[in-house]
Amino acid sequence: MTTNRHVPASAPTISEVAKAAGVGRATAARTLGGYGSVGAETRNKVEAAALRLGYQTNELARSMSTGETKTLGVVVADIGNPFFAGVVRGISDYCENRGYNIVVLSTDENVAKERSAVELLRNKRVDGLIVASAAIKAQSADHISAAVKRGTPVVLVDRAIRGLDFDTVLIDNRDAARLAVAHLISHGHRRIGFVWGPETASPPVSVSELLAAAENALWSDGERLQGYLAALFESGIEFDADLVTTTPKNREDAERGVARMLALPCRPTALFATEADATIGALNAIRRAGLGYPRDISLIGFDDNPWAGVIDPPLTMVSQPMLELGQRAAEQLINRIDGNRAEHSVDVLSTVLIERSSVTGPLNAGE
Amino acid sequence: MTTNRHVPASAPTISEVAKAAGVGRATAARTLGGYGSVGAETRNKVEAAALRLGYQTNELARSMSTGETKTLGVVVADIGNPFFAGVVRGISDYCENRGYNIVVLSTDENVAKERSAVELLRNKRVDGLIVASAAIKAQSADHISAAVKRGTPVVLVDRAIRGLDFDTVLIDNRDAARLAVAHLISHGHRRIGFVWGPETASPPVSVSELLAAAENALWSDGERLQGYLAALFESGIEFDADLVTTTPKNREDAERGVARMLALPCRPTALFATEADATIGALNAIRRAGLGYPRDISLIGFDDNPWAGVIDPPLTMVSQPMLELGQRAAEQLINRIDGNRAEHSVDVLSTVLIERSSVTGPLNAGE
DNA sequence: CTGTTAGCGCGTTCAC
DNA sequence: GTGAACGCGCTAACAG
Repeated sequence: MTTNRHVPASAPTISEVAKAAGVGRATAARTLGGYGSVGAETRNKVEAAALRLGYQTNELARSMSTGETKTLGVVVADIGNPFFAGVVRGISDYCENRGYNIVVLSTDENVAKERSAVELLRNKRVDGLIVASAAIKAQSADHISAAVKRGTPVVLVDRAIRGLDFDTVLIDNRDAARLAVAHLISHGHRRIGFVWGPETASPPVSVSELLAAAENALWSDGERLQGYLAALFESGIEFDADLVTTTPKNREDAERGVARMLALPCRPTALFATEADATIGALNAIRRAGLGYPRDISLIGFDDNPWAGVIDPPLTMVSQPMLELGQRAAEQLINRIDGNRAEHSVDVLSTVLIERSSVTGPLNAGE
Repeated sequence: MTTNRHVPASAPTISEVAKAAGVGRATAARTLGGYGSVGAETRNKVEAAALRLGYQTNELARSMSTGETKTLGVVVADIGNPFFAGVVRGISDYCENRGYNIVVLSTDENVAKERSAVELLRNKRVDGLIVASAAIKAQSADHISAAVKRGTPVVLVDRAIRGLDFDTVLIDNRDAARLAVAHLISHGHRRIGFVWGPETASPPVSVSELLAAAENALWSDGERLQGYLAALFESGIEFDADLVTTTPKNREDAERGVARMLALPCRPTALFATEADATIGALNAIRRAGLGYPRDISLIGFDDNPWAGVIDPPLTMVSQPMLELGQRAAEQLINRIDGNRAEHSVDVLSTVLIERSSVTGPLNAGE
């Protein structure tokens, strides 16, 4: 009497099912795998045996011989961040319909981590990659080009990489910013602060210097800054270097940057924050300065969410289609995997400016 | 001259490396796989060849023969939800340190989807499963017990399953609720509304009826309700069925439920919302009723987040350790996979009541 | 220390 | 319509 207690009976293989059904393994494989043709009677025998033994196909072995894993690799900065979580949800939903799964890795905006994430995923033989890259320029993105060159399709999401032409799904960063700032200008504002400017050692003094710095920022950040400058330019408003933060990208530093602006002899009458944390930082700074919005200062934030609507007064926000961003990226990638190749495509989704109550004219503003 | 343009050279195998290095495949495998022992000179030859050919180990094949995928399956209600996104981030971080990866699936609180997710993951031969189950009781969780029975370790996160003893990582739901409500009571409140009560056809009229309904709710929801009732009981406050919502679990219905309470002849002087969406719904209802907090009604919400601190007045909230929840779950699971088995353990993490400014005495309240 | 050989479980020719 | 045999790339046990 063998006492193999706690030794879980390893899952039945297809050969075991074949034996139990009294047929050859190939026949069993055909009926269970749903390919080739099998006699009705044989099919029944096999299916009965499979059911009885509780057969489940081993996807690993299947992938081994078919060469496809039905799995996509997803590389983002931080899966805990609501924005990326939304994008991933979009990817995940679309994948479900097409029979794919995803394995997600976070990089914390660290290119080295991104590089090893991509490598790992390729070694796992994912069928394709969706990455929101931290790479600023082509030369730091060799891991991406290597992947596509060696046959792993890649689509970039949320951020393009300067100097690289790949399938990409983006939002209209520049226009979103331009429109938001134009909205402020249309309300009469001319001194408009920009929160989440490029992080620089010494504060940039000229527009060209600022644009150069933007070139070394993440794609989305750079684009939004350009949109801000474009809006000013279009209205003939002179750029003031004091009205752009150059602090590190986190809530506390954003708050510090805004606090500095608010302490200016001639402070801004409106603020445009280009990230969720920038928005919260700005809100904190406004309160700490003893000011109120929109009374003392108007405010537009980025990344709309339910809280922006319940806060008092409700915030005017730029809303990004996170789910759709992910969905489209997955769609584009899977189509390419399926061989429906097309020229490399860039998909640009629109944001929406949700007007609530944080913007008024500058009339009441201090000074 | 063969024109195999665009046919990406398939990744070099270990045999090719072996041949290129002039050694047997096993030797190459040993040096590249980092096991067994190899002569210094041979090792160099192999490594050089591997580097030259750009060899990368095929994890699929490796998993095939080792029987482990170094991959964990994660099943949650919605990866797009900030709470689960945080938990997943915690899992992901811990996994990275132990050399594991995760594939994440969302179920939308649908047990059928959960069942097939678990099945799929097992077919992919994940080494273990972390699941925030939608199953209320043991009988609807056979997919979980089947998994552990057949040798796939499982740890439950955020929710236990009634009648099932598995490794679990939870927060102190009942205490969190009890303390929050006690906090309200200590400020003098006696009519305290509970938002996110069990969804029932006909409103429950007695405590026992309510408790019965709680038994058919998600673990966390049921526990929080029990904590609420316990706090009332401890202070000798009589339960009023009118003060518990029985609406479906979403923001709009929560708002509707609160609106009903606020329209009561003798409305509550305080509210306890046990979910992020419940909190937002409550906030909306309060505003729509033309009331203000904490002046007209005190409020404690659940799932602290940055916005709760910038909203005006800042909200007193229960804060959950999302990252740690995920971390501990991953730790427990990987330890079990590594064979450091122990008796089934239940890990309960503490929440924190973050006091801000949404709670005062009921003195000013209507009535 | 090294090379040979046998699987892992499944898909896929190829004869029967 | 059916079954035998081979290959995917790697690890592992066994000789040498």
